Amino acid sequence: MARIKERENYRLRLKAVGLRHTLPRERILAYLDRKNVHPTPEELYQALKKKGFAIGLSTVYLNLQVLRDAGLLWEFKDQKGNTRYDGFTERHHHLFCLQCGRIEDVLPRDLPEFEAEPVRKAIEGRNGWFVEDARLEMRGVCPACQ
Amino acid sequence: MARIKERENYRLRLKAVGLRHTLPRERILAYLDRKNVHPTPEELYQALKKKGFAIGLSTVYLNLQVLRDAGLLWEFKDQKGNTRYDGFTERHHHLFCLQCGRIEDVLPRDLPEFEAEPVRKAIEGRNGWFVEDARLEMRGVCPACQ
DNA sequence: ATCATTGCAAACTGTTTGCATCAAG
DNA sequence: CTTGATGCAAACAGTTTGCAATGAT
Repeated sequence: MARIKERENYRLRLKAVGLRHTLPRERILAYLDRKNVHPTPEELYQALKKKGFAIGLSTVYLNLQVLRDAGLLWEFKDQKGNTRYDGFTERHHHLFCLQCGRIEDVLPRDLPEFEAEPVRKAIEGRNGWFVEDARLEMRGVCPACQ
Repeated sequence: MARIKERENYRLRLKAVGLRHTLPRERILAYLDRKNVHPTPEELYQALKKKGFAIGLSTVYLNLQVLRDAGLLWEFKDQKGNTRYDGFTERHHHLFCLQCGRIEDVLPRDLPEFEAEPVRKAIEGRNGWFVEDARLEMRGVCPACQ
């Protein structure tokens, strides 16, 4: 029942952006539908296989891009340059652990000390750029590694 | 004369970090010794060849890493995931142009609207991380592209 | 029935490595 | 003279593409 509702949820989310509902897409979205999960394509592929799902690596690559283009996923590079995907698409910042590679999300509302607006305005006024997005990248050591 | 002084300058900078002075290293450093230059290894290789310098691509790759490890260069990824190098090693932010790919440096002192310290403190207090570095990544459209 | 999607295998691109030669100290 | 650096060619890893089979609408 909950299973059926979930599936309906993915069907709707995909339809909303003009994409067909397929099993690979549902599984990719479902896997990324948690916070602080930021796998590489290979990691995601392995994780889905481990769950017993048959899926091709190129399908994973392809759909990560399709879903990213549709705005359903975020893509970014970690400090080693690996491509990572994030199912959490609200604007947010990232904390990178230099020790273990862990990546933690930080929501703007959880970091009132940083205000994007004044920064955007300042850059637009002084540098003449149009600034679409100002994001923080923080490097350090996570609690577990200290 | 100025040429000799320059060479001496590179010799000293390299010696200071325990590296031998070689022609490839001097040329790589010299090329990156300007602001707002952020080439990929391939671009740097082509640029040096165009200047008539004989150099191997693997030497470029190798030395970019050696110099980066020595702290003489900065390495980062652009929005397309290409590895880029920056001879300007003071902490600073980057502006990425979504249109033409241009990358502009923004010095902390030119952006007083962003204060790294309160942000670091906040993350350390609330998330329990040790934060070594908080950098801004801004995406937008540069003046030339508007 | 139609057309998008899948997934294998092959191709491609950026990067690294092995190794013989060469140059710096 | 000794040791590290160079640079070619070969290997490698992550990603993309061609294409026939499959699945969604």
